[in-house]
Amino acid sequence: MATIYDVARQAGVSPKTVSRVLNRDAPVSDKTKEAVTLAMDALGYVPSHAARSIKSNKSGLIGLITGAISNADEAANHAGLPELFIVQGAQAVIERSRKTLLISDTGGRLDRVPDLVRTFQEHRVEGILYVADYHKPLELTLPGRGIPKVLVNCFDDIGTPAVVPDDEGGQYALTKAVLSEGHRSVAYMTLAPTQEATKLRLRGYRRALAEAGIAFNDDLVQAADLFGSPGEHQLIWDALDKFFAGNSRPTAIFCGNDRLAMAVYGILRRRGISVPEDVSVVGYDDHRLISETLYPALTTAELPYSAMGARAAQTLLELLAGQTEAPNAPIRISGQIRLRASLIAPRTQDRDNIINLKGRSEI
Amino acid sequence: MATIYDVARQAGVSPKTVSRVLNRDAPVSDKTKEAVTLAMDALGYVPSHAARSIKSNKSGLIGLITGAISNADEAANHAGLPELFIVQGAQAVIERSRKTLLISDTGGRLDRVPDLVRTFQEHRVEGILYVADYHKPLELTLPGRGIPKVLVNCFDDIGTPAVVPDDEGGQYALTKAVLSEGHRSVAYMTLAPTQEATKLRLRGYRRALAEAGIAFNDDLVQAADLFGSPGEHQLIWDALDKFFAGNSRPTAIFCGNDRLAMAVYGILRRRGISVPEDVSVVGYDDHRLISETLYPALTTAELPYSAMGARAAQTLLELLAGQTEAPNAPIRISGQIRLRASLIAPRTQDRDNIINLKGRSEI
DNA sequence: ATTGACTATGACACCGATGTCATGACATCC
DNA sequence: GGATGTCATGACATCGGTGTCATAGTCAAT
Repeated sequence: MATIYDVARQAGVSPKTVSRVLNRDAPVSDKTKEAVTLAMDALGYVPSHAARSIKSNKSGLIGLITGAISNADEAANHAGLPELFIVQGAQAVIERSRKTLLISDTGGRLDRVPDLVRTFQEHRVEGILYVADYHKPLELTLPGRGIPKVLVNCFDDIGTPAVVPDDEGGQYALTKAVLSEGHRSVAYMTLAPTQEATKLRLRGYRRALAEAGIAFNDDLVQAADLFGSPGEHQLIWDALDKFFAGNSRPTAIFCGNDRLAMAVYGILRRRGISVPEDVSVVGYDDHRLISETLYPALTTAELPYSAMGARAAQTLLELLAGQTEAPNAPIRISGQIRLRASLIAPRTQDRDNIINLKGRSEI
Repeated sequence: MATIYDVARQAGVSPKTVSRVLNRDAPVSDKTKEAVTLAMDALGYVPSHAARSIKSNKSGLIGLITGAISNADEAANHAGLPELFIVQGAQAVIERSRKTLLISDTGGRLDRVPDLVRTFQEHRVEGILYVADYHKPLELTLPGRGIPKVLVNCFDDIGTPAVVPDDEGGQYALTKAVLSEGHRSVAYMTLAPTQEATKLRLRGYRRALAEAGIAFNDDLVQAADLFGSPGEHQLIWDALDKFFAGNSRPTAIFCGNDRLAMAVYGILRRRGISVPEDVSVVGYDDHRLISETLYPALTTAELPYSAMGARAAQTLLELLAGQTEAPNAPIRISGQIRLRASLIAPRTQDRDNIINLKGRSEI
């Protein structure tokens, strides 16, 4: 690979002058400039990032750690929206700021994080983004003292800046949307109860019910998350059984994510229950591959991964520029509600029955 | 950030000795080694990749260009398996060889490729992987003369090494699997006819039919690919109409990908047709998020993206090491057939009817 | 004509590593 | 005991750029 010295020799000038042409940081006569440009083209010269960064002590690199890439194959044990969307949002912002994103992958193994950070340090990254696969507390202490960091989709208790989804607000808005259609008995098939998202969203669900004056019914909340294992479909059958066994037969069902909703579609139909005529189904994530393709298309709440990635990157860049103080609480990002065909108003007789609350046999 | 000089001063030795401790390339007394190690820890010293690479003229970097990251949000106009799985396969291999993968994203805009390659050149990448979002001819001439490259999921006509899926073989195997269940009238709802995959897979489909002595029936092949647009569901309705209108009512339906199969599930059921009792449904891709979650679970052919990425990375590394000549034809990677609940043997009366081939009204 | 301001350019040092070569202290061998 | 070899270490140059400073030339103002 040609160096600045080769270009200088070819153009008959000093390396420093070539540098000036490259960086436009000092006047160079048109004639010289042209000779240099010609020489650069002839030699296919591209300046060396390494040489520059060693001198300037700035790498222009931002490191990003994720499990997205490897996890993708394990189909994500949680199988919500892939973290990849977060990476995408971050990438766009980083690139616009003329820095380069160095993406590293844990391969699903947290114990590899120190190695990855070490590699980042060798490359003298200016900041680090750490992306979790779903909303959760950070499971480890990040090494790399002194390097600014922003957590995405996770948070810790030592004040590291963090960007997380507004799960409570999302489920609250989603529930309000369903209630405003006239539904009064709304079941909720959640993800694992230990998940941060489940706790927060349940809070939003209850808040919306309370505001509408509807009593919370414990029987209408069932967990059914067990990705990929053959037992999951059974879990969903069971949850649906419980929903429809009680007196307050639901006219709409929330699902912890769109994937769960996809399975629910199939099972409901197998049981002779039509979506949305007999029961409305609502997901979470707006995983468009699913939500737009399912028939009928799925009403769901956007999990704003792309926006979260963008916001995290932006926060990191501002920290690097010294423009901001680190935020003292996680930044919560809200998503849109996507109304699609799977949600319609409940049948009138259903409403009546709900009001009577008795004398109903299983469908 | 501490430098090797800081460490040397702290340990009371020369920088060169610190270098020797780092690289273990010359004997150092135990006492000195310990002093140096202590100093490195105390200062949190990490060697500078830039300084090393400038001296050694080796970057240890491999560049990868993809649209996966940004495309993901556009939900991939084709919406097959995300290229991301290719990246994952490549990442694993590259990392094992102790090199670092530099991932860049086109953001879906091909005209940005030259910029990305330029950035790669500044970083002095040793090789480049170019990943296409689906099997297709390469749409541009890659810049970066002299840098070894391997194409993944695409190919050109100037002999650049390439790794592609074995579409013909995949559909052939899938068709044989369906025929061996006893099906004799098998419809095929394809992706866009212009797509490489469609052409190749049709070839495999026809070959399997021919070998089984079944005449190819043009009415049983319909294209229905139009991702995300609201018109797609209508397209699928129409295709199904045509399948079921003719005399040779199919007992199994191939879909161009798993996403299409997902939509077909919903529409078939809406029409009162049960999967798999009335008709078997088969996808392509083994997009596990879909294939394992759908109810009933989907029979499909694996699109071996991860293996393709791995193979491409391995090929590139071998080229760099001078171990191999560039292959003179694209390397075709085969995937597994995944048999799941959506495929069962056809009803006996269906077989009989097929044999009679007449007097059948629409279902 | 002299001065000062400005333009265009080059010499040289330096960034943080490592390769080359030199050197001093011992150990080994005939 | 002197020649030779090995070990442990350091001085110095070098990689490919850029920052600092110096210098020569041009032009307008005094």
